[in-house]
Amino acid sequence: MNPVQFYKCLADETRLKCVLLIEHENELCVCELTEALQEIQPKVSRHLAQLRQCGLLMDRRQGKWIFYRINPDLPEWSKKIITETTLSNTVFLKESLSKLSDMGGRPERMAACC
Amino acid sequence: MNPVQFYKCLADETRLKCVLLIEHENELCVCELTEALQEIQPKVSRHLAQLRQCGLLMDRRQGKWIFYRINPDLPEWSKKIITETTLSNTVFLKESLSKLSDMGGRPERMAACC
DNA sequence: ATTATATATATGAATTTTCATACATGTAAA
DNA sequence: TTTACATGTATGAAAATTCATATATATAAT
Repeated sequence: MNPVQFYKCLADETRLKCVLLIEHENELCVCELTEALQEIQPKVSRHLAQLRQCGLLMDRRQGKWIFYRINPDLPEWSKKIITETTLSNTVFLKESLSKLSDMGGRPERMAACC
Repeated sequence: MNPVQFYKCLADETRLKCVLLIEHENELCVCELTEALQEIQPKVSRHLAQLRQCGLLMDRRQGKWIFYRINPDLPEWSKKIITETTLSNTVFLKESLSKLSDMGGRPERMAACC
């Protein structure tokens, strides 16, 4: 992962919030992110696709939902940066996290494996 | 420092190399960066101005040179990220560092203070 | 089982906005 | 006046946004 490409991924409010929210929550589906960010679905979906194509995120389908998580194969330095940024910018995520916890009808998670 | 703004600063090859080279060398002037990056002076200067305006870099004049360094007042998390990125991406800087050490007639530093 | 409908997500295409680059020129110091 | 650096302005390219629509799964009705 080229560092410029990595930082381009984080250099957009929607994308950065997606990544940090996913890091914070371990796994989120598109509709949860759409609600948390109060953005329209195609906008969120496009940014997620971009993050997946760059290798920053992975996705899995469960029923009608598609869950995104941080790609565990990312280089250590970039994983460290995502963690550090999440921990040090709680204010930046505050509103979205609150929208997320107020959200009704969230999909139930099944274990990703086993 | 808003994290989106911070990452926008790093999301360009010229700017990221400037920041990491300065981190690596502690302090560099515009002509040194111009030589290291093999870019034209106005291009480098523009990006440095942007990084200064965002608070990522500081500058000081010494004679006809202007030296840039990492702003010591940056939040800890962002300083940590700059350090981590520099240490983990030596290949990304290799060429520029070699151009820099091959450069003749580099300005002599005076102590920044005292 | 088939059909119809609803929900979740992705994507083609058009538009708008942002960003980087380059040239020319200006300022400041030696 | 030469060297080092900054900046106004134009321009092209990339990126973000949006609408409309497509796909895929689930659910309900017949």
